[in-house]
Amino acid sequence: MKRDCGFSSSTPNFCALCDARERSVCAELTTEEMKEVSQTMAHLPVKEAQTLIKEGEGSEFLFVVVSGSFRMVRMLEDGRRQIVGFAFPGDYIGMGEAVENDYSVEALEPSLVCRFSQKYLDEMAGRHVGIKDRLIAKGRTELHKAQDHIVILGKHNAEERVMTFLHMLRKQLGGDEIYLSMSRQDIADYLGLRLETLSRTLTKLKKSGDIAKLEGRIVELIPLAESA
Amino acid sequence: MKRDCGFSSSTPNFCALCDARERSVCAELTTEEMKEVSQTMAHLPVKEAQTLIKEGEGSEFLFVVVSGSFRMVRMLEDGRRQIVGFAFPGDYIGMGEAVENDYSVEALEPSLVCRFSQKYLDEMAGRHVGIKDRLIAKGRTELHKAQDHIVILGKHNAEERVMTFLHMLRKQLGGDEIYLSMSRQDIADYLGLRLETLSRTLTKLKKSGDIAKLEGRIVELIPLAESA
DNA sequence: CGAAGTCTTGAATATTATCAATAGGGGTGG
DNA sequence: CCACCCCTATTGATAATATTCAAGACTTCG
Repeated sequence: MKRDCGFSSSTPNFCALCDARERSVCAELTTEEMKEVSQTMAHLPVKEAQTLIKEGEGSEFLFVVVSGSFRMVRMLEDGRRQIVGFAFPGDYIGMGEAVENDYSVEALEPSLVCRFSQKYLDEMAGRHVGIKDRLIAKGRTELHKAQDHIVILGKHNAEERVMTFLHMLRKQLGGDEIYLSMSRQDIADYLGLRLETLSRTLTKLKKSGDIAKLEGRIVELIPLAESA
Repeated sequence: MKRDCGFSSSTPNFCALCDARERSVCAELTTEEMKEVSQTMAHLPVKEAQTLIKEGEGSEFLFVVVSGSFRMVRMLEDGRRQIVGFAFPGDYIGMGEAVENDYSVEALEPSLVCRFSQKYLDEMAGRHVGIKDRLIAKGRTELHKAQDHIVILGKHNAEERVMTFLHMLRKQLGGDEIYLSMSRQDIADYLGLRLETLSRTLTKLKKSGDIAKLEGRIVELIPLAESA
């Protein structure tokens, strides 16, 4: 299955996509301010497997994912690969001006991002108080996600890691049926497991009924119990 | 061995301790501004095992570690404990005003912290531009540390995790001889290993010569090779 | 249809967790 | 000052789990 980025190249009221998610830098701006931002902002399609940001380089941009998904990859000295996170619509990508990225960011599928100039954002932050607060809040969110990841990796067995990962995806994406835009290898590198262990664990979870469906990259979880 | 917090209760020019570390919120303030901050700032001793911040509660304070060390503890639903990080002199502790902490912070030894009122800091940030930038930078540092932790946990065997952990401590504390202010259980909960596995791994590393010394909580690493 | 990549499965090995017992160290009270 | 206790850490033996190497199945795309 192939997915497109959900955007036909000349969508008129484009920022509606972002605003709907209400998490982006723009969310608190007035239409007047929005007009100002638009001048240095750009919407870009990103091809599958394309590298948006390279490990070790500085990035003069801050991105917001509009559609699609990304992996954050950190290469270890010995050649192994650790995925330090995934980014989904509404998430921020980018470290801050003049800061060297400690991971690469690569698209998992055809995606769409909103690009801001760090320099301009910084300059504009002087006039609009809320922007820095948003960046601080962004940092907190990222840190929180990283800590959830730490908790997953701290769990000692594969089943728990995989289930927690899937629950995380459900929470992030909404809905019990999940399309995995990342490969098994990506998931394994995220969970600190070998590819084969991950695969085996998924089949086991399917057989034991902990997962309702498992068809390639489509997974369906058991619905959460409603609390009255 | 017991350690004190390196501070006799009425030290005169107290902030020198902080400033020397040049990492705190104050570092960029003028003496004039510093005087202003001092009014809502307090230096506090923290007893060993004392909880500075409780998981699930909001904290109206931001802390900077002056001396000693802390563990950040996250309790899992099933009763297990994950340590999401350690804090050493110069590190920040606290999430931001009106934000629920997702971990508890407990002193590993008699320590000393510098306490700021979040509300006041926020209010003051309106007048002193640099403060918010510091908080953003702080967030980046924390995130970076969390990702280093993720990389450690992603490593598949115990020896690597332990060695990487020790190297991290060397980098943080400086010097090849390291005093471990945390218990074996703390380290195990940080590394996602069982207490016994950690203990065995340490002895193995000592025997194989990957560690120069191992006497209780004192560890000595092999010096790094000099590059000419 | 064939080829390349991705994913699953199998069997043997290695590593870690678990359960249990012992050893070491610090502090307290006789 | 020594004996004792409690807490922390080490060590041992076995079971559970993950890795490794190898082969085969499934997809997707040209």
